[in-house]
This record gives sequence, C-alpha cells and structure tokens, in this order.
Amino acid sequence: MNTLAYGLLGILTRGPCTGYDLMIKLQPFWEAKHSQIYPLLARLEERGYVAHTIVPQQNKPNKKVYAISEQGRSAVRQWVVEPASPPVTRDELVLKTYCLWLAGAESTLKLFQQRLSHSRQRMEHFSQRLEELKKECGGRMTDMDSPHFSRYLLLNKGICSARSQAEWCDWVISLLKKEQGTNFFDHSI
Amino acid sequence: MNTLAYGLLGILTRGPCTGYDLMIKLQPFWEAKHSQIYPLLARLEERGYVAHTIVPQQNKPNKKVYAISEQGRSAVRQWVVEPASPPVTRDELVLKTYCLWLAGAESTLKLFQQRLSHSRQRMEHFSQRLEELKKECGGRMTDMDSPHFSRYLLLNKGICSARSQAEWCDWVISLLKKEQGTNFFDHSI
DNA sequence: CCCAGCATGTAACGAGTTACATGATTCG
DNA sequence: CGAATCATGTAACTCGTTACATGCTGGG
Repeated sequence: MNTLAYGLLGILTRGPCTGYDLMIKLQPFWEAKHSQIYPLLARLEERGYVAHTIVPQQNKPNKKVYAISEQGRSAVRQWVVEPASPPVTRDELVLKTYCLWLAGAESTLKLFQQRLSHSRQRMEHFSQRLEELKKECGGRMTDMDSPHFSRYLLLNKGICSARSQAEWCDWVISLLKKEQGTNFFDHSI
Repeated sequence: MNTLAYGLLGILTRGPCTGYDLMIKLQPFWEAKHSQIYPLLARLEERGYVAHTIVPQQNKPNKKVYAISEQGRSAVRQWVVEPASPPVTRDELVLKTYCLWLAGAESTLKLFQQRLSHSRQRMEHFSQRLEELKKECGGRMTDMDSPHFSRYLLLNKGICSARSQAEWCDWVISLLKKEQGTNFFDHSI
C-alpha cells in the first residue's frame, strides 16, 4: 500500500469513480498517468479495498465504476491520522540555478521569465477555482465536515506556493537587471 | 542523460569531487542516494563526460576523485540554457488534506502542527546558511560570475518556499481553532 | 564498545514514464 | 478530416529506494 493507493482510496471515499475520473481528480494533487492507476486499481480490488461494477453507456465504451469497501474506508482512516512524510520536490530550475554562471545573462533571464509566467498561470488557475468554489457554496467553506473544506484548503495552498515561487522569480529577475545595469553592461563598453 | 546526470555535471563544473561529495552537495537540491550516484558516475565516465583519478589517503579508504571533461562542460552549457521543465512536488499531506473529514479535529491539528514545525526548521536552516554565506563574502553575493551568487539565489528560494508553507499551515491551524470554538465545540455540549 | 562519518559499490524491488494498442464521439 | 475527450488496458523502460556488503577512523 503506497501513497498513490491511499490517494485513490481517499478520492473514492467521496463517491464512486472510474479509473479515468480518478486520474483527472488526482492530477492537481499527485501526478500519475493512467498506466499507473489502472493496474493499481486492479490490485486494490484483489485485496478487497475497492469493488467495481460495469456501467454500459450509450454511444460510449463501457465504464468500470469503482466504489470503496468498508475495509478500504478503515484503511484510509488509519492512514490519514498518521504523520505525513515530508514533501519531495524535484525542480530542474534549482539544478540549473546552481550553474547559472555558465548560461550568460540573456539565457538566465529567459529561464526565470519562463518560470515566472508558469507560476503566474498556476496562481490564476487556482484563484479562478477558488472563486468558483466560493460561488458554489456561498462562503460556507469552513465547515470541516463538508467536502468543500478540503478543496478550500488545497486551493489556498496552491495559490500560496505558486505566489511564493513567482515572488522568488521576480526577485531574481530584478537582481539580474540591476547587474546588467552595473557590472555587466559597464564592462561591455 | 537525465536530470540527475546534469545535476552531477553541474556540481563538477565548480571543481573535482568524489561520489560521496556529490551526494552531500546535491542533497539540498535534488534528493538522490549513493546507490543511484555511483553507477551513474561510472556511466558518465564511459561516455567521456567525466574522468576519475584515484587519490590515496592516510588512515582512510582511497577516493575516486571525478573531474568534468570538456565534453561534459559543453553538455552542461547546452542543457542549462534550455527551458527548465516545471517542478514536480509529491506531498502526502496534500492527499491527506483531501480526506481530512475522516480524521477528526485533534488528528488534523497534529498533522498541520507537524508540518508547521518541519517548515519552520527548514526556514531556520536556510536562514542560518544564508547568514554564513553573508559572512563568508561580506555582502558580495550579487556578482553573477561568483559561485556564491547561485547559493544566494537558492538559499532565498528555500526560505521563500518554506515560509509560504509555514504560513499556509498557520492559516489552516487558525481556521481549525475557530471551528473548534464555534460549530464543533458547540455541538459537543 | 557502539555509533557516526567517510568511502565505495551491487542487487532487488517498487514507483513512474513512454510507447503501444483500440475504439467511439464531438467539435472546429 | 483531424484533434480532443472519454475510456481501458499492457509492455518496456527508466528512475528511485531499500537492503546487502565492506572497511577504516574518531568521539562519546
């Protein structure tokens, strides 16, 4: 039972889903391709954590709708109260930053402008989702029992971390432009 | 040639290192165990990106000191100017947050207090390193050519992201305490 | 005397990505 | 007519972790 498995079970505690649904819903929180999810769901079914029913559709291929079992629910309940392991981030930009002096001023600037626009896009995306959520439930997000509460917390987390990254990029870019205006530009004359 | 390989080459552009050194230096930026680094170094040597010399030591086992080749340097130069792929974060707390309503108020509080203290530790750690750096080079961190510049940028990134996470945890904890003071506590009377 | 740190490696396994494979519908 | 979305799966591969394996030094 790995983290991804608990992630899937966690989503299924809110209601039945297809593998495809799970992939979509999981995306913002934990990246995983369908090729990882489908076999894992089968394994979870073997062990009795979930069960599926086949739902025929008109004009569409059949669905396998998975529902969590009581065993699955109790496994999630046990998991969720255990301490969370620290987050792991793998960021190529960090490694590139470590050897920036090989890149030159323009490339460096491009690198950080790209990341800045990426972070701003994320910020806007999460902000929009948050607005949608506010409209959906008219400011009643702070009820701990409501399924909206978690979404509210997570959207705010997304905004926070995207903003802090954007701020860092802004700061780096301002440093780079100062440098270009002093040392770098002066030397090139 | 994967990201880890470029990370190692990036460090080696600053000077020769043993596999062990590389593992230590890489740690803050990209988690990798020695079991991943040693075979990768051997592969990089086969392809001519690095070369090693055996350095005997007194009272210690021999070292393999790796140095980057011209081929390796040009590979890094090409890599560093290419756009960085977006960061990937895997955080168990995010998945647990998604099904908080199964956890209960006390467990939830513990979960976020643990993450808060973790984030604060990281903040302090990076801040201390930053102070060390400032003392080391007396405020001259903003020279793009100096090896201190990258460290300066990265330490600030570390502080930024740790702070934003701590702020998020603080915010969640304040929400939880409000809830306990209103709905939750009121219901339990 | 045991533990932490330096120093290097391999083997087995689990996690994650990319590519292969299929097939219907809807929208531009 | 092609691209995107829904929908499911497998196979081959790379990436990453854990455990196995060794050996020496210095400090508590």
